[in-house]
Amino acid sequence: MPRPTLVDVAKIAGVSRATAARVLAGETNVDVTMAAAVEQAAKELGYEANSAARMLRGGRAGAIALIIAFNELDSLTGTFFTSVLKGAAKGLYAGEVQPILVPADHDDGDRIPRFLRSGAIDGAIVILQHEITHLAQALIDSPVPIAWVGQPRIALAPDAIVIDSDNYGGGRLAARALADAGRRRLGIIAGPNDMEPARERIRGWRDELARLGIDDSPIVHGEFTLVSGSAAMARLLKRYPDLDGVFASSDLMASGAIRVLQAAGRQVPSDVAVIGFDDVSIATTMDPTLTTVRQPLEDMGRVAAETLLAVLRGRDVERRPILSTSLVQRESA
Amino acid sequence: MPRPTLVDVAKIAGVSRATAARVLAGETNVDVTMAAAVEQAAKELGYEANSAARMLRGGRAGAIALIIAFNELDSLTGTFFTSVLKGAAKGLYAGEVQPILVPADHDDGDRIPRFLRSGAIDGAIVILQHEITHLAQALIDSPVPIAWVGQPRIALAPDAIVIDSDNYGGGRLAARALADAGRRRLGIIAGPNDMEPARERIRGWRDELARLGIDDSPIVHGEFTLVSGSAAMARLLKRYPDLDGVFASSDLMASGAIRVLQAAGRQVPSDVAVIGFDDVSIATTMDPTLTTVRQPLEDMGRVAAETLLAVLRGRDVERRPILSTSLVQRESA
DNA sequence: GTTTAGCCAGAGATCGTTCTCTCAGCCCAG
DNA sequence: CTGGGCTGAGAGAACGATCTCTGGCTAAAC
Repeated sequence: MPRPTLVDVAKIAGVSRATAARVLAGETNVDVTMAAAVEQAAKELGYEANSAARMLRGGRAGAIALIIAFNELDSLTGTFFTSVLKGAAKGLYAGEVQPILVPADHDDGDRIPRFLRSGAIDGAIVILQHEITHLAQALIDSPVPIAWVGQPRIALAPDAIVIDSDNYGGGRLAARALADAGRRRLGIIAGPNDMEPARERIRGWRDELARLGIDDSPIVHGEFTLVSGSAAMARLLKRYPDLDGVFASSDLMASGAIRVLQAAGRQVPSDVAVIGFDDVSIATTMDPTLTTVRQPLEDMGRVAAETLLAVLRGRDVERRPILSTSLVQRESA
Repeated sequence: MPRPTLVDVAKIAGVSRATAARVLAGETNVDVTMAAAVEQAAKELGYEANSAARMLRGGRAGAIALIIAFNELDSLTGTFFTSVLKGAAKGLYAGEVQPILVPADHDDGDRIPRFLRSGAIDGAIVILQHEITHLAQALIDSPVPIAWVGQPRIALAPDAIVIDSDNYGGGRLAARALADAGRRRLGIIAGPNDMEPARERIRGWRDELARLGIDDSPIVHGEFTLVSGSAAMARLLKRYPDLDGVFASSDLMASGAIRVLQAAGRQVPSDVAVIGFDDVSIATTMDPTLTTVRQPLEDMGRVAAETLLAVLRGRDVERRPILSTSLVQRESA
């Protein structure tokens, strides 16, 4: 039983395929009797327009690629990816566009550009955190528009679509929160220095501390992972055993840091207060639960989808939205 | 600048489009000079076959839907989904098929069936854990083949594709492991009784206990979530304060259970040994780390993809593969 | 009553690829 | 030298929806 086509519907309804198409496209200037007959026939056959034919004729694919590092997908870090992924997929779904998953962490460097040229998609959303520079490079001269979630390291065209959260403001929030809790001997476990968001968090942190009259505070670097957070905390503690507040610029690093603090006999938050960054699910499941700077990850995904769709539909929108971060108060600070 | 078509390539190469098509399809019976000219022209133009036209002509979409409950995606439980998702997406990618994400937890009940009828996909992989029965019902008379990851509650056709892990064997593994550790006063925190995998785990657990000469052991039920695990553990502990081993049939419930045990002053594993089920990432990040029965989640996704593709390509394969579970020894038992 | 305007249905063309059919040319054999 | 077989290139059709254009019919106006 082959899939019913528009011609089948038209035949049963006793009209031409043009008329059937008009009815199904919702056009009003069609005789009501005919329209009813078409509707009836379509329902009866379970007719659904063939998407390939529509695509070919219409020039639009009705699909958007979600380019994401699969290997990050199910790690705990992955809560970052899954949140953004979820937001983006929901946003696309709401826009009646199909999200197509494309793995970014694969050898075959030419496959993604080829896919972009195949006309199978109208645009792409790139969720690269630990980014793969050569891929970003391969994507900048894409034939279809791309929305970046998070700043890639490479330079983008001025009209590029970039969705980011307010990392600078988040750094300031963390500093203020610790200061408000009466902490003065503060340290930061920052991310890698070659990542823009990591640098912005440091900058916000320092600016706010300066404003508060705290002029120097130690800085150590981690890699946004749990173990790197533990290692960084150990270094920090060795150099500044008397600190009473730590800002770890990811929840995962905060989790690693807290374990080291507890193992060293420090109570969290009474001896040392800890603030994380991200607000992924581990923040609520650890003990103590983590006070953290929330990035609206799902919103970032959703905004990426909405912005990209708006651009595709020719609407004039803000191409570099920055979503605000906020402090989520829990037990650790 | 419109996308280059086959005609453009043919024109530059000085051949007909049929010849160009033959070359690009890798057919050998083409004059080598012409073939070289075509290759050259295609490369020069950055030509990539239009997927819509190919789809329309070929009848195949080259895409598979991944139907998944988005709302589960970024919860901790979600590590189940993301692992399967990752495996499935990788498997499809390897098969040169595009994975299209389709949210299962949406109101519009007719949208997914309509999508399946649109010809945009050749098949679907359904990852429903906390399942949405009406959706499963809507999917059973799908025009395209469907691979189910995990047994749905509804009855499926005998030739349905179902990928599952050995829940029965896993239950037995848990029982044996606790018994081997010298535990005899055992209890189980099972899943909901109306879920097939949950029942199978109980059956395996009981059979193995019987074989070991342990004839009755208490059973309580949870909902596979952390909080339900805590609540179930509290009930279990109240009724059987002297137990020394617990099998929680999900890692999340095990995590909740361990917290309750610790709060009640029981050391894990010295006073009470705990075994989980799944081996998702929380198992390695909790303290103590969790001994658990591993489900090969990523493999299940991959096998789902491979089986579905094999069926689509007309190959004769096992349609109900059962992947074996294994014990992962860590600290909690 | 006739002419014109307007509305609406249907025929045709189009999107780009792939498959089939036809035909031209060449080689070998009779 | 001619006919048959084979190789390989090109023309045409098909996939199915949608858009344009044309033509017929009706209604209204003069």
